[in-house]
Amino acid sequence: MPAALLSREEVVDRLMGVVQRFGYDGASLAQLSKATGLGKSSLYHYFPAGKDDMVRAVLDHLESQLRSAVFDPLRGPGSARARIEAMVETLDDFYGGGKKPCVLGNLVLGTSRPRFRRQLRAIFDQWIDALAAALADAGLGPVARARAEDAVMRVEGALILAHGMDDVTLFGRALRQLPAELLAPAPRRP
Amino acid sequence: MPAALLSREEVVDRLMGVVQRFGYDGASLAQLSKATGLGKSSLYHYFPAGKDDMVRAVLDHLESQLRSAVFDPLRGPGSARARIEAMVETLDDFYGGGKKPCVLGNLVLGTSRPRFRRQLRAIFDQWIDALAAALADAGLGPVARARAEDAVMRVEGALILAHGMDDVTLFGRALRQLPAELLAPAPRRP
DNA sequence: GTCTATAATAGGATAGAC
DNA sequence: GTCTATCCTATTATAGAC
Repeated sequence: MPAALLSREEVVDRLMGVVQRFGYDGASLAQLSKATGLGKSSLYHYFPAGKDDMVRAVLDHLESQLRSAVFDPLRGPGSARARIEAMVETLDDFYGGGKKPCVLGNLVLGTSRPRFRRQLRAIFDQWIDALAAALADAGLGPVARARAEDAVMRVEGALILAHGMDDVTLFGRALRQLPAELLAPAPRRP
Repeated sequence: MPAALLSREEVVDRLMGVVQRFGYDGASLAQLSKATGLGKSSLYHYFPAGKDDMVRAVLDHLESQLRSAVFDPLRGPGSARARIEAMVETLDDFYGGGKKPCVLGNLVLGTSRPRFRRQLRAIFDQWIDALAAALADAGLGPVARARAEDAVMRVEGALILAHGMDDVTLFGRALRQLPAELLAPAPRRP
């Protein structure tokens, strides 16, 4: 990396910022270079396969961030409600209260999906699994997985709509509703 | 247009297909040309400002499609439940059962949002208003708007997740749940 | 209105000096 | 490891013939 200026982690974090704002197709090497303070050649030194390598690194980084900040805590100690509320807090923070778009959404759309299929799927999978585990602990066994999927959809959709409507409060409201709706008692079998 | 080959509407529809798949940043003029069967120069003849004009036309077209197929029917005759179920059917069809990405989502992400802010907001707004009207008819006055926003979020999020997980059944399930969840009796004021 | 040809530029990627 | 300089290709956009 730039000698002692930026750690690799810091560099990947800056790259993530660009991908988050502009997506794979919209993120030019010029921007990635500017955001990291590294010349194009330096970027290629660390990411020989170019943009693809950079975004792969971004997804690896994101995955490990989410694992320690979201997935693991969802299985950790505390009540299911407390763990879900912690997730909500973390997401609100991570997405700047709804101001920042979703890295995952941006990579699912555009032309990038085929390139990062596996990584994207793996991250969504882990998220859903961890949430389902928390919901199972809350006694929602039979509906836990469906509810977990629902939660992820809501978060993704809330980010889209908050940006589409230019109204971050939509994201905040969706997050605030999440715990109660996920933890509501399962409906009677008809 | 190509004399009698394609109507303007048909051309815009083909353009929409490309934008839907690849987004604004990922849609090249070469692809747009190929999809419409029009040479680049012909495209510029109809859309002098280039890609921006084309996507503006796509959004106009989408807006009028949605108006007649979704928004108007939501206010039309029939029970609120029937109208919402009709919307679900239409959306399922429009998004190919979850196989096709969302045009709106694709334009909200990437670098295109600032270019189409107003149109995007207008479409989301009309959608939410129409849905809220149906929910108000169902006696959900105080929560109608919030529920309508929720529904749009779910649809957008379901499309993202279905693509991120490579599993279209997620979209189908989300759609199927929608009517019941939107029409559930409003919770007691605590 | 549509085409071929071409301009102009931006994008991704590499070479080679330091 | 980083930079400057450069290459090549794709991309947007236009000119001008038909």
